[in-house]
Amino acid sequence: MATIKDVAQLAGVSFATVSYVLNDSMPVSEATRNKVLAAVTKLGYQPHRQGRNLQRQRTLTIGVLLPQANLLCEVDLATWLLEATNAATSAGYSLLLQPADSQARGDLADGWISFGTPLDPQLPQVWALAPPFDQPAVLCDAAFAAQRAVETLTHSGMRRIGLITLPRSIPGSARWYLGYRRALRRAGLGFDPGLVVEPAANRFHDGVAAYETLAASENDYDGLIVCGHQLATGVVMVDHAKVPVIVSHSSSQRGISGFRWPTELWAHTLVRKLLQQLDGAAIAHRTWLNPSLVIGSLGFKEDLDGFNYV
Amino acid sequence: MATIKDVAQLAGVSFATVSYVLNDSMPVSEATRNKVLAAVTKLGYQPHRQGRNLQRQRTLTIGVLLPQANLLCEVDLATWLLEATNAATSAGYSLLLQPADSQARGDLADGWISFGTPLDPQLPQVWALAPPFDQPAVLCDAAFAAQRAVETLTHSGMRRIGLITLPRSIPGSARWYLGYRRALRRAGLGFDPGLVVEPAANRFHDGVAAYETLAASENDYDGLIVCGHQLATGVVMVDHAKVPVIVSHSSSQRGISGFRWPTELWAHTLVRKLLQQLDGAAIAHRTWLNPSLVIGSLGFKEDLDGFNYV
DNA sequence: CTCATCTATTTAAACGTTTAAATGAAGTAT
DNA sequence: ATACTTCATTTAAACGTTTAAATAGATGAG
Repeated sequence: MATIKDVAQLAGVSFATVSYVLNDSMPVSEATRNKVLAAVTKLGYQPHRQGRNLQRQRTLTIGVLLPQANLLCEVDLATWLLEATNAATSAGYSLLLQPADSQARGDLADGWISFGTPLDPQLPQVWALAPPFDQPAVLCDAAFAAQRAVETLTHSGMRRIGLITLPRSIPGSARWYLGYRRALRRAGLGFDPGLVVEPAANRFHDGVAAYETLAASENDYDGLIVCGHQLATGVVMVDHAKVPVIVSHSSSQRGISGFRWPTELWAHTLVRKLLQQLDGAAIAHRTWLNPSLVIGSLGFKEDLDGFNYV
Repeated sequence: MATIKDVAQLAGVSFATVSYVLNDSMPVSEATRNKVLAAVTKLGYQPHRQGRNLQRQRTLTIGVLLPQANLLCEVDLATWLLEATNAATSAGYSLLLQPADSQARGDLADGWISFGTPLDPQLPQVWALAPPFDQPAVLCDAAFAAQRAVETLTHSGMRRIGLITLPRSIPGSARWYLGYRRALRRAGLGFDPGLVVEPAANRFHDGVAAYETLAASENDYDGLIVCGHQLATGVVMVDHAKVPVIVSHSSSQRGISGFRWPTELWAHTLVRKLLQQLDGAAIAHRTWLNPSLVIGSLGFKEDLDGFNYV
């Protein structure tokens, strides 16, 4: 691998000059600049990160804290990571994965991000890994989704809207509930606790059970909202299609409305904001991103292409 | 952050001695060793990676090449990454994410890994990102899964086993087919092309369509194998439970047999092998890991805990 | 023609480590 | 006692950069 000295030698200048050209941190005559650039391209020189970092005290790396249990309910972590990687790479950075429960040196990366819903004050401390770092919070708003779902149903004349929530042990579950309550209030509808079912866990059969509980109760409902991918799958499989159903994720169920979560936008925004922050810019403490409702779609990716993120 | 010089000063020795203690690369008297270690713990010193790497030419980093499209069909990429991170961290390494189509300096990491099925020679070049590096190949064997599924059915007396494959555009699909054919041959059963359906794509409704195609044909089958999570979900939803069904992933369907893929083992093995290779050990070029069949399980994680990886 | 000013370039120190080579202090053989 | 080992420790160079400070060369004013 070519070093800066190789370039300097080939160009017939000192290696400091090469550095000045590459970072244009000092004025350099046009002639030498050209010589240097020629040498750089000829040798295919790329600066050595470790060396540069040592002096600059910048690692050109963004750390990602990975919790052992995936606390993300709304988006696919793999896609999130891929998009974050893309965003970082196009800014010349790399992503470094680190278990959230490990204690690595903080200066292993220039900045750290994690994801997930910050704690709702009402909830017990589940997100035990409360970021000790000052990461720019970019969040996808489940409350918005819930609200939008309720609005959609009420606009179609529904008045008694059931909710199968996420179990409260899951961070972010409260936001679903919050949005639901808020939307009801705004629509001037009363809140009936009998219409809300909280499953034991976020699994397929819990969704089935929750649905059956709701159906067996004397509470009649004319619309239903289901939170959580697993739960929704269960519900949809036993659903009798009596009332409109809106699930948290438009995935692979026919004719069911669901949300598309702006994973790419989320990851890109978070990375971009962090980089801005590293450059010393004061950034908004929180940015909310909203999912978009895909009405009665078949739910396949192709069907959603036309939709814009909010 | 404390540097090695701080430690040396506190311990009253030269910083070379500190280095020798920490790496025990030179004999050090018990007395000084203790002084140094005391200073280390007192200051909470951790060696600075960048500095160390510069000299050692080791980054203590493992690069992960991330393809833009997730080519993994059998395991969850997020879990894979998490486990790889854990494995790397416990060996003192970190994981660095890099888009497979980017051209970063190779020495950004000590070694590179990627995942996915290597090309079956029969297949067109879909895994366009053929690893240019000499990564230790650790692979989960879909052929084994297919074979095992057929064996399980034949042992129960089935003779005409249907197969809903993955579309051939998906890398690894060929291995399913391969295992199916091999097992039939070994069981002394003939191959009936009419029993094999290749869906157009790997989506929910393609599974439904494939199932209906098979059911509508005059080919009667007494057992069915379905490859792919999405496809299987579709099939299971419309299945009439006439014959035993084995799907590629035991996920969230009641009473259906499926496979558990050794994601953690895979990631750990791959990382470990890479590290061994970095240490100069000659390692097996390929290691196959086998998924384990979970018979008629409810498919929830709890049900699988008793199972051992093969 | 000399001195000061400005600009382009080089020299050298620094970043935090590792490690080869040099040093020093013992101990053992002559 | 002197020289040769052996062992523990220190000195200093090296890794690939950036950057402050020094230098050289040209330009302009007096």
